[in-house]
Amino acid sequence: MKLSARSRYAARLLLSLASHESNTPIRTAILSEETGITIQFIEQIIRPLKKAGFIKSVRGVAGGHILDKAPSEITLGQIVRTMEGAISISNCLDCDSQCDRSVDCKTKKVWERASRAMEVELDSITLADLLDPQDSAEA
Amino acid sequence: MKLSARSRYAARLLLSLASHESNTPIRTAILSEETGITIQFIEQIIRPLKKAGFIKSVRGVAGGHILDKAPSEITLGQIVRTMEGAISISNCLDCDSQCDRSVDCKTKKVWERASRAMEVELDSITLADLLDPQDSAEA
DNA sequence: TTAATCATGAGTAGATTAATCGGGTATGCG
DNA sequence: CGCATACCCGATTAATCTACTCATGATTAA
Repeated sequence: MKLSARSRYAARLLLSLASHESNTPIRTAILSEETGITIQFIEQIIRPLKKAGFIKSVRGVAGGHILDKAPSEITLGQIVRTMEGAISISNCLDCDSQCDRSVDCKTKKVWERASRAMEVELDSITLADLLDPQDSAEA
Repeated sequence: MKLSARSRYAARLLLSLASHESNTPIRTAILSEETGITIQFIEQIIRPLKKAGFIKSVRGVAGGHILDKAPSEITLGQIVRTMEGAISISNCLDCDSQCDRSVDCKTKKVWERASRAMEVELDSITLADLLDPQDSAEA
């Protein structure tokens, strides 16, 4: 029931980008220092984040990465969905489930409810909330 | 972010046991038929469930397994905790985390909140709720 | 004593994952 | 142009994890 490192790292990376107020691109090497993730792994994690429109990149000298959305418009739920595909704790909930007992599966409904509760919580938190020094007022 | 098969199967098995009203032990072979899980894997999954006090077993002829608690007193949260160790979507939340950035880790708090939301939901559902033919009134 | 049934530690094949590698491509500067 | 900087990306690997099986032992009732 653990998130992949990709999801956790994606959150770290986007948060790191969001914490740079300037509008200049941040190099991968800098992100690596700030997050403790290797440069090459960062490159791999950034790919889907770009495709999803969270990050814009600039090539060449003085290039780097920069947020393409306001931190207040990026929820943790969006990030996790981008990296994991879907927020669900059982495969039988993803796309068209192949489980032959799914028609009236009692336990399936439980996993569905639990997944949904988690998703609602993740969707209620934005990067901007995390930047705010106040320690999560509603936690 | 998926549950292990062990957790899902444990829920199936306990629900299967709960659905037998009689007080006679149910053989592993029967459980296997009802749940679609191999006998040997069931035996493995039942071990922690016995240790946790959900199931009592009777050896020998006419032996089998039987619930040792009322279905209304077994929550899905308890089942998942028994099988997974803890309900958390990030290792950095389990026991004493070894992550050196955990002191003031912003993202850690997010995973904490999401895990907690899921746990609350799972703890609110009992086996008795699932037995009830009414389709989860509050879902 | 025999058949039924649960108990358990060890083992295995396959999948998944985190991370690396080795190259490629765009950009700016002199 | 030629070179340095920096991002881009498909393929691969090493390690871990997981679902599941095996072989054998222990208990009970008839």
